[in-house]
Amino acid sequence: MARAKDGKPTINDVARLAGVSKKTVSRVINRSPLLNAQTREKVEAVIAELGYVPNPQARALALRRNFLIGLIHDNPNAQMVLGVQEGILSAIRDTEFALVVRPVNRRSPDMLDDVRTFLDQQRLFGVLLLPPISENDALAQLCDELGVTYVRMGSVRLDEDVHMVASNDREAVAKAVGYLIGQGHRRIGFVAGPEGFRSAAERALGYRDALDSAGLAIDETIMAEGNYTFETGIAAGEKLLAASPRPSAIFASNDEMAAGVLHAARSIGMSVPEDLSIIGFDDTAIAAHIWPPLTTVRWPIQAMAKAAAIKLIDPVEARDQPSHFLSDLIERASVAPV
Amino acid sequence: MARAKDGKPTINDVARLAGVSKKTVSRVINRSPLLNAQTREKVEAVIAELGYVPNPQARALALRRNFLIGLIHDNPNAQMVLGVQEGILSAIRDTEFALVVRPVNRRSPDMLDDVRTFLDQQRLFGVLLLPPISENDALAQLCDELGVTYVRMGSVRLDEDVHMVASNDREAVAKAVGYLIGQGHRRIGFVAGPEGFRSAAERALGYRDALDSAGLAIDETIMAEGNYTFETGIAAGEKLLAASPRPSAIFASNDEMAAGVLHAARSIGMSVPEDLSIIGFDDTAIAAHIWPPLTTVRWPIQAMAKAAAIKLIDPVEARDQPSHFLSDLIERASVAPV
DNA sequence: TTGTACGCGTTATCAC
DNA sequence: GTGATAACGCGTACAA
Repeated sequence: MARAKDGKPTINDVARLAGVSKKTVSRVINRSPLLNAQTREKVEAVIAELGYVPNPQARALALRRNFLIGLIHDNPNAQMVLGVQEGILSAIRDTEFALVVRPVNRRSPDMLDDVRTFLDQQRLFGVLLLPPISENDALAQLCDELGVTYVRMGSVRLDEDVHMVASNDREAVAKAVGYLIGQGHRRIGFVAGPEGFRSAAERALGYRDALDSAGLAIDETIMAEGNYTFETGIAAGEKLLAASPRPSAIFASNDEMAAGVLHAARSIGMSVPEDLSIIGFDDTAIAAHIWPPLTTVRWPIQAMAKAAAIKLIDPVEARDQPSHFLSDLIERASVAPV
Repeated sequence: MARAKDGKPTINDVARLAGVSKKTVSRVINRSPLLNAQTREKVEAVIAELGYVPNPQARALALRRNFLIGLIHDNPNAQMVLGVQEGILSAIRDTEFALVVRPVNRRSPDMLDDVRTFLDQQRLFGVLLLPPISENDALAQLCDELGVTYVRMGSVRLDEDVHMVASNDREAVAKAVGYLIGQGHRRIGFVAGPEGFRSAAERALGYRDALDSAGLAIDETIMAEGNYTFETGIAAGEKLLAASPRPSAIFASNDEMAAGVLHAARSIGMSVPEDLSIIGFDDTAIAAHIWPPLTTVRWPIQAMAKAAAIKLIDPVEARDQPSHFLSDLIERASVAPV
């Protein structure tokens, strides 16, 4: 037999059977232009016959780089993480790249050490950083230091374009709140995300922008902060709905908190959207499955992830990739005119 | 400098600086027992000083196996996929293994070819198969043929223990429906999952078991089939609630469909759980965030994934890992006595 | 207990 | 155009 002991044919098997040197086989694999057509065909025939597939580990060793791209995240939102994974996959489909995932714990004191170990051990081709940890500059610096190329995804541009794919949450929220204003709402509550999240800060700015440009005043009694969870959404909703006068609409900085606000409203007998309009952010599965379906802002997450992955793996194509994405308002049934 | 040109120190650098052969360094790395303590300390000091980390690609080449485990899935449920990823990670934490993910398209005619290419190219250490594609015997056979060890996760035992980690959906559903019966319900509707899903079949069996042992008759007019989506849950709910007499409780084979049933009930003015009790399956994020919070069955998904990963990477520990898990009924607020 | 020589499967160099 | 030969970084016989 031509096959090696462990079953997989190697480049040597191919070379021997094709009667050429292994370098020639290598040339065929790597599509070297300077190659006799006949030689190529002969080699390709043997490759097909043997079912030869190059060993990625050997390639990685010789090339001093591998074909693994990492996804580092600490994200509470499963839908988003999976959307990102799908986006990356669509970028690496039909390439030799594979996706390695690494969830980390943002709150752990040795998060950076964890990542360092991971990066040191795996020697990845490059990594994608997801918010909220993508907002951590120390992490980006660590990648630099370790010689790992990285691309950050985020809600605002916080790195050079080669390292960044960003949405514009501020603008998106301003649009969403503007939409409420367009429906006649004048007293609009706001549930902020947790301090330390850049996205939270950006969304708060968007809220202020919208009020400003409509000549509406900021009123702290109808503003609250949550930490992106359902429970804190309930608490925030209770606070805002206890204000006097009551807001006729509330923008919550993510869908989970919006669901919490909905919950709070319902438990004091208010109906949505008749008595209260609500808008969320993210367009997670929850948004479409609660009642009434939630009007929300959708991150173009897959497209962003795909662009980010391309930036990582293909410097040429990367030039054509946008670094900036717009979020859409998804109109469902949780908003009504005043 | 002691470092190689590209920055990373190699085993040779360590050997030279420590004044030993690289084989000795290799022994230190691999914790060979027959080693002079002094030599070990000396080498370890140099390793620490240099920040040396073995190159995984070179290791993989020499050992003829790598340290990547794959997760192949085609799962509509983001929460579950992420739960599995977390579970796997907890098993490989502090090991040199990394997790490669590969979403596939169950409906695509060349799904098997896709997987074959993926497996051929990446030469993974082993793979984990998630339902529903874990139910595909051809896939398991393909892994065997390619010499890739695999572990399947599923709702019922459909392979040898070394290749399988299973819950017992039939039993879990029987328990849940039994709980409804215990609350006095006698007319209990059922929303089945899609044909072709083994989990759907198992859950249906559990429903029948429960009715049987309570001496209740099967009534096709209060049974419907959906495909695990919210929308089909609505349709199924509409059908069941149009039956006469109406069911006083409905078991839906997953949470999304249960949310759909809830939606359908509400839109004809019924309140839950006063007029209708509902139980779902999976305990996804939706279950806790809809109103009322959904009583549901929870797959111990992380524990299962962890056990599966251990079976894959550690034959010794594997013996202590359970192959069979029980699902818990999570009691929330969507069930009330008749 | 430690070292030498070689193999793992691929790519790169530089002749021919 | 093509082929020896030497890397790439690490593990394993076998010897010392």
